[in-house]
Amino acid sequence: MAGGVHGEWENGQFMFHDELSALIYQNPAHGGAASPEQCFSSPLARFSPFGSNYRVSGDSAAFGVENAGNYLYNSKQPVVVSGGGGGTMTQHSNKAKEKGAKRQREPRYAFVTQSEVDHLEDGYRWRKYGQKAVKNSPFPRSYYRCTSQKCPVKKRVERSHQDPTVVITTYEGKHTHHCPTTLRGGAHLFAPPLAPATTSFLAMQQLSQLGSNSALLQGTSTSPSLYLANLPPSLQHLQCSTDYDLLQDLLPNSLFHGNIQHDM
DNA sequence: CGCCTTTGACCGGCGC
DNA sequence: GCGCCGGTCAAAGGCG
Repeated sequence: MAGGVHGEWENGQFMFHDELSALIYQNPAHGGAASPEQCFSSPLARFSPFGSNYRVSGDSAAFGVENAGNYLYNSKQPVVVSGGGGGTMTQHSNKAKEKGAKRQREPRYAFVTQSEVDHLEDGYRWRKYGQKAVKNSPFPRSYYRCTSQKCPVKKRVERSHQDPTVVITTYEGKHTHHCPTTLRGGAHLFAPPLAPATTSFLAMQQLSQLGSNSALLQGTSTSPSLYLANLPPSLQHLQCSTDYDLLQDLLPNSLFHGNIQHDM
C-alpha cells in the first residue's frame, strides 16, 4: 500500500479505507507487556494519524500510543520516565527559579510510523530547537516545539535503529489552540482536527468498530484495554491499555461516550 | 525580514 | 566528585 494514508477525516473522525490494525502499548511498569522493539518488528498498523506530506515506504505504517509518562525509546531498551518523576526532567530556561523543584512531565504520546520522512506533517507548525545523537543509534533525535504562542507542546522525532523504516514521534503536552488552517505544502488533507493524541484515540475508536479481525476495545470504565486479534501469534499476548482519564480529558464528551465500546 | 534549521555549549539528573 | 546522558538554549546562517 505504498503511497500514503488510506483514509480520510469525516465529521471529526478518521475513516479508514482499508483494514488496519494498531498497537497501543503500555508501560511495563504499569502492567503492560509490549516493548517498542516488538512493535517495530511486526506488521502492525496500516494507518498513520499524520498528514499526507510523506510516503509510506512499506506495506504498513504503525502507530502506538504512549500513556501518561511512559516510554522513552532508547536504543537498547525502553526507558521508563514515569510521568511524576524519577526520570529525566524537562529543563527550563529559568534555572534559578526551578532549582530544587522537579518539574512534572506532561503526558506523552508516541506514534510509531513507518515512513521515509522523519518529520511527519500533523497539521501543526513546529520549530526545531535541538538535535542530539542517540546513544547506540546512528540516527539523531530531533526536538520540536509548537510555534503557536504559549502552546507548550513539544515533540521528539527519532528513527528506530532496530527498524530504520520506522519513525518514532513522541508528543508531550496538549495544544492550547486549534490546528492551524494555513499549512505548509497544503498537507492538511488528513490533518487531525484535534491533538495528535486525540487523533490516535479516534483511530482506536475506529479499531474498536472493525470487529474481531482487527481489534477489540475492552476493559473497565477506569481501564479500557485494546486487544489485538490480527497480530502474529508471537505478539498476541500483548494487552494494551490506555490512560482513560487522559483520553477523556482530550476528547469531546460526545465522542468519548458515544463511540467507545465497553464490553465489561 | 521573518521564520526556520543547524550546531556547539550548557545545565540538571543520575549512576558509579 | 566525576562523567554520562537527555534536554534546552541561543547564535549564526539559510531560505523564501
